[in-house]
Amino acid sequence: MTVTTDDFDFSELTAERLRKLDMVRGQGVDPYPAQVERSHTAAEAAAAYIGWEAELAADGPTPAEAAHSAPLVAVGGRLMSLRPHGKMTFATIQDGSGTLQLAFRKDHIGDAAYAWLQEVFDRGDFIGARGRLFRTRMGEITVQVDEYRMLAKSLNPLPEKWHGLKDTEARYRQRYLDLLTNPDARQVFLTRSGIVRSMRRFLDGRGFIEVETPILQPLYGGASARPFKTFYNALGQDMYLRIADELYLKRLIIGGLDKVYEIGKDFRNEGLDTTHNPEFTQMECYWAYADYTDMMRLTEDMVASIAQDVTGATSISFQGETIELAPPWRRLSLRDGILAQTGIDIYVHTDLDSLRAAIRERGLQVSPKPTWGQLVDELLGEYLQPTLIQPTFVIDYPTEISPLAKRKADDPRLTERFEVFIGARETGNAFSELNDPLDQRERFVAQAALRAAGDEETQPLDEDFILAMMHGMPPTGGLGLGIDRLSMLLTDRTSIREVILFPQLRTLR
RNA sequence: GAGUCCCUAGCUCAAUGGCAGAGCAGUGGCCUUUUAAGCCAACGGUUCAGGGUUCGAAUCCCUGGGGACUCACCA
Repeated sequence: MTVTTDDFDFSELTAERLRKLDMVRGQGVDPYPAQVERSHTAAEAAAAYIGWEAELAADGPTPAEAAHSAPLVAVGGRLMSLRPHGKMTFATIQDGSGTLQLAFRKDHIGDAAYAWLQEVFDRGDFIGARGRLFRTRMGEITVQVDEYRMLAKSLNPLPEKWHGLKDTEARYRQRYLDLLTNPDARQVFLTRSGIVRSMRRFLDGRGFIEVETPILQPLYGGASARPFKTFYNALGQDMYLRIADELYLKRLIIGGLDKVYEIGKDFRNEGLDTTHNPEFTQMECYWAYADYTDMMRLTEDMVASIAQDVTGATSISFQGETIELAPPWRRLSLRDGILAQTGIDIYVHTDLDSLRAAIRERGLQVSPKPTWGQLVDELLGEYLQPTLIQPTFVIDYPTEISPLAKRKADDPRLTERFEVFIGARETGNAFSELNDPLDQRERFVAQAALRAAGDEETQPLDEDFILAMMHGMPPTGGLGLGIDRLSMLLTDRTSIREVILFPQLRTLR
C-alpha cells in the first residue's frame, strides 16, 4: 500500500517507521545524534571478552562467577535482527568489523526502557549500547545491556535477512544493500581492496614511485580504443578522458623518474559486457633500463605475491580450474600459439589477402577485419585465448598492432611485446617501449593509414609526445595490468560488474 | 547494435488462460537464553508501463522501459 503526502510517496512500511520517528522526536529525543559513545567495535568486544576469559582461567574463578568483572563495553552498530522473548530480547548489531549480540532484560533495564525498544526500533536502525559482556547458554558472546540509545533511525526496510538481496539489478543500483546483506559481495570488495594494497606494497618495495597523470587530456593515446570526448569551456577546446596512462608516464621516464607507476581509471567508449565496463581500473608501470623480459619477471612475481597476500596461496581456483600463479610462467610466441591452434603460420601469410585466404581455406569462423594486424589479433582471440587457462605470456606481436612497442632487433615486423592471459582472459599488456622518436613518428603516421583503411581505433599522432621523446628516452620496459580482471580472477567471478562497486547501468527514466 | 531469457507484496519466491498466494519483514497479542526463535490473529498487490486477443490475461500477442546471458566492438 502506498501512502501519499504533499511531498512523498512511500510504502506502508516506511509510513510505520516515520510514525516511530515522530514518536521519538515527540519524546524530546534526537533520532540522529552527532555524538557516539563507543569503546569497542564488534570484533574488539569479542576479542576483549576472550582475553578476559583467558586471564581468568589462570586465576581460578569461572567466567560466570566473575561476571561482575567482565569487560564493560560501549558498542554501536546497525540492528540486523531483533528477537523479543517476552521479558527478554536479543538483538544482533553489525558494524564494519562484524556482528555482536545484545541482550535486553526487562528486569535489568526497567519497564520503560524495555518497552521503548519494542516501540521505536526497527531492523536497520543504528543503536548504541553499554553493558558488560557475558556468554549465553549457547556460548555466544553478548552485551548485557545496561543502557542504550538510538544512533540513527532508518526509514526504508532492509532486504530479507535470510536470502539477502538477490535481484541483480537492485544489487548493482543499490550496492549498499548488497554489501549489507550479502557477505560474499562484501568479501569480494575487501579482496579487491587487498589486491590494490598488495600491489602498491610490492611496487613500492621495488623502488617504484606512485604518480598521478591527467585523466582529462587534450589528446588521447596509449591504447587502441575510442575515447569519451568533452569540452572545456575556459580554454574553449575539446578534451578527452584518457584511454590509457602510457604517454604521460613515459614523459616522466624521459624526465628522469626511472621507476613510476599509476593506479587509476581509464575510460573507453566501447561496449558493455561481462568483461568490459566503460570506466575501468588499470595499473601501469614504467621501468627505465629494463626490457620486456624484465617486465615478465616483474609481472609474475607481482601477481604471485598479490595472490599470496589476498588468498594465502599462489595456487587459486577459478571456475573449477586450478590455476598456479607461482613463477615462472609459460612463454609462448604469438606465431607458435596461433600455428598450434589453427595451423596457420602468420609468418608465412604476411599480408591481409594471404591471411584471409588461409583462414577461408581452413574454414575458420572469424569476423572480417580491415587490416592484417587486426585479423591476427582476431585469430588470437578466437582460437588461442580460450586455451590459455594457466598464466601465459604470449610474446612477439606484429608491429602493426603495437605502435608504441620497440621492434625486435632481428625482425622489424615484430615487436618486443607480450600480453598476459590467465583463466582465458587478457589481464595485462607490456613491451619494451619504443624510444626512437623518428620510428615513433612513422608508427603514428602508419596508424593514420590504418584508420583510412577502416580501423576506428588507431592512435592519433601526438606531437607533444614526440617532442618529449626527441629529447631522449632511455630504454624502458612498460606494463599495464587490469585491476578489474585481476580482481575477477582472485575472487572467482565471471562478470566485471561483480568486482566494480558501481558498474555502469542505463539510467532509469 | 542483434538474439534468447527475466521483471508478481518492502525482500525471497509460488500461481501458465479460470477467485493473485506463501515465507520473511511490518501491525496487535502471548512468551526471561534466542540466534532463519516460536505460537495466535489481522493486514499488506497499478503482477514494470501502455495497447491488443479473449466470456475471462500475471499467464497469449504487439510496442515501450529496465536487467541477465550470448554474439558483434573492446581490455
